[in-house]
Amino acid sequence: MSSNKKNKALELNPNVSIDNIIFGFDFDQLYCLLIDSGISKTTGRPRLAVPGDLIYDNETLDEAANRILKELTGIDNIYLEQIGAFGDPNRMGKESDKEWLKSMRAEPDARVITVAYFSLVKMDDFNPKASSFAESAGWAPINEIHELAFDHYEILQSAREQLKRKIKIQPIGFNLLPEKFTLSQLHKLYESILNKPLDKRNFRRKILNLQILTPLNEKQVGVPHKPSQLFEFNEEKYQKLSSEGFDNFGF
Amino acid sequence: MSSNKKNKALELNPNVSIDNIIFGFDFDQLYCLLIDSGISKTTGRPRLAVPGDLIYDNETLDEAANRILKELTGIDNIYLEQIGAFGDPNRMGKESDKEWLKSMRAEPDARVITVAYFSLVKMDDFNPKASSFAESAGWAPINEIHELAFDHYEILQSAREQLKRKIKIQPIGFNLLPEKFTLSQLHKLYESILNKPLDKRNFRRKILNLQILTPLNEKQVGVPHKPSQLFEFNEEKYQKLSSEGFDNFGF
DNA sequence: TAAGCTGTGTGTCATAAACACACTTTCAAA
DNA sequence: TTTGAAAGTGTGTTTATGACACACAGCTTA
Repeated sequence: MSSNKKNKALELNPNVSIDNIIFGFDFDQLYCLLIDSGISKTTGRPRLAVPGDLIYDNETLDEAANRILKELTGIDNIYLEQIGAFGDPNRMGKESDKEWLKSMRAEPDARVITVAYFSLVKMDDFNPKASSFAESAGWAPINEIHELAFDHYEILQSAREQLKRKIKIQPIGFNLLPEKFTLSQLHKLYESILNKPLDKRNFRRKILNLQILTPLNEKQVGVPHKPSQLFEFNEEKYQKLSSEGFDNFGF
Repeated sequence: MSSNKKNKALELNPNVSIDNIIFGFDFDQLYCLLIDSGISKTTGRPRLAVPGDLIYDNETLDEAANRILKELTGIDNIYLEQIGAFGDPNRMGKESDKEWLKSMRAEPDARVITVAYFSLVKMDDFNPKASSFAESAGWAPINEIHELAFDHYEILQSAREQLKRKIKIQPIGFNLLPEKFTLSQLHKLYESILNKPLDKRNFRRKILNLQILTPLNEKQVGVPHKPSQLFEFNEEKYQKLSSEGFDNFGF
């Protein structure tokens, strides 16, 4: 592989890629950021994939994941967590995948192991239309995704499982919300992630008992109903709780 | 990399390896299987590592992990779970690592991403002395491991965390015990994994309430104290519980 | 300006789970 | 037969959970 030692730092590693499931939330449902690489000649349908790339030989996996995120969305400092490695030798074996690989990769036949990540972004931080590279990128409602390139559908399902598991033991969901949010929005977020209805009063009681929310002297404006109290996530209180061994949200 | 297409199936992929944290339990504490590759010239100390190998281009990651396990211990059908990928470009940067790579690898300078697994074995199934390859392999008490080759120490800590997390939601611990075991042994196992004392009566109550243990008409023999009731794990009952959505051991 | 709509915000009770805690029993060995 | 060592067992208290329904605030519109 590394043919030119001097340039090793700048070389793509043809055997390892990163794929990044980017979750967003619009106060109603969960979304996933997908890349549309055009109509596949073999299927006749748009070829949708999760953003990803081969890694460079001088970057860590986390750095590569962040780079991909940055290149696509222009933002950094995003919540990012590894899901795991996916390495079935046939993971890129579909005809539509081969077609794409031939046109895009220097070594289209190389076996590629991918390391999957998921990240949580505030949806308005990324406006696909504003980003140059991202003309072909867009948010897809998670429940309407049925087919993806490579093994990306499988990876997406793993990501959803991991998010479900994680949200119960750490308040990472706040990464999907703006600074200020209402309890209803948070409630809906948990329902979307856990994919089941949660009792409103019980939810509010539990989340408030955690003492990680600061109520603000502000209310929603411009809503056609009673405006809701706004809260913000209190990182400091959470850190204190965490270090004391707190580890269960218990939804 | 793949120079000879015909033999691709038999080629080692120089960029991706598997490392396998193999846990064992002797009714007293947790152990990890380590390979001793001899005294390092650079440190003067034995170079200890977790079993691992590069992958072949025709095997899945799970298959590779199973192969490594089989080659080393001679047993298969072992509980195996992926931890994740570790890919710091400097993960093999210690002098003692370089020394070893030069003597063992066709491409000692290649960057290698490793996919870590952990597995749970019944300790008497693997007797290091009996195995041919394993002359240099042995069980090390987990709390006495302080330094390992590459990033294996870090991987070990991840494995412990994942095992902790997992034991609370699935009864995988039974893979570390013989068919027949006592509640005290199971109790000690949970304490070892969770690394904290658990109240005996509460533990017994909880584990029995799960209804996944079958009491046998047998007791310990030859112990210098009141002999203990033996139990076995009831896979069938567990499967029923699992499919009904049971997911919390709650220790 | 009243009626209607929409989402907000609140409390109780019964049940279940978590927790803290100490003594008697059984066997082997001395 | 005494001793040591671990097995085995129950209760009361506290805390968390889950089920459940209605009045109110603010906007819209007729």
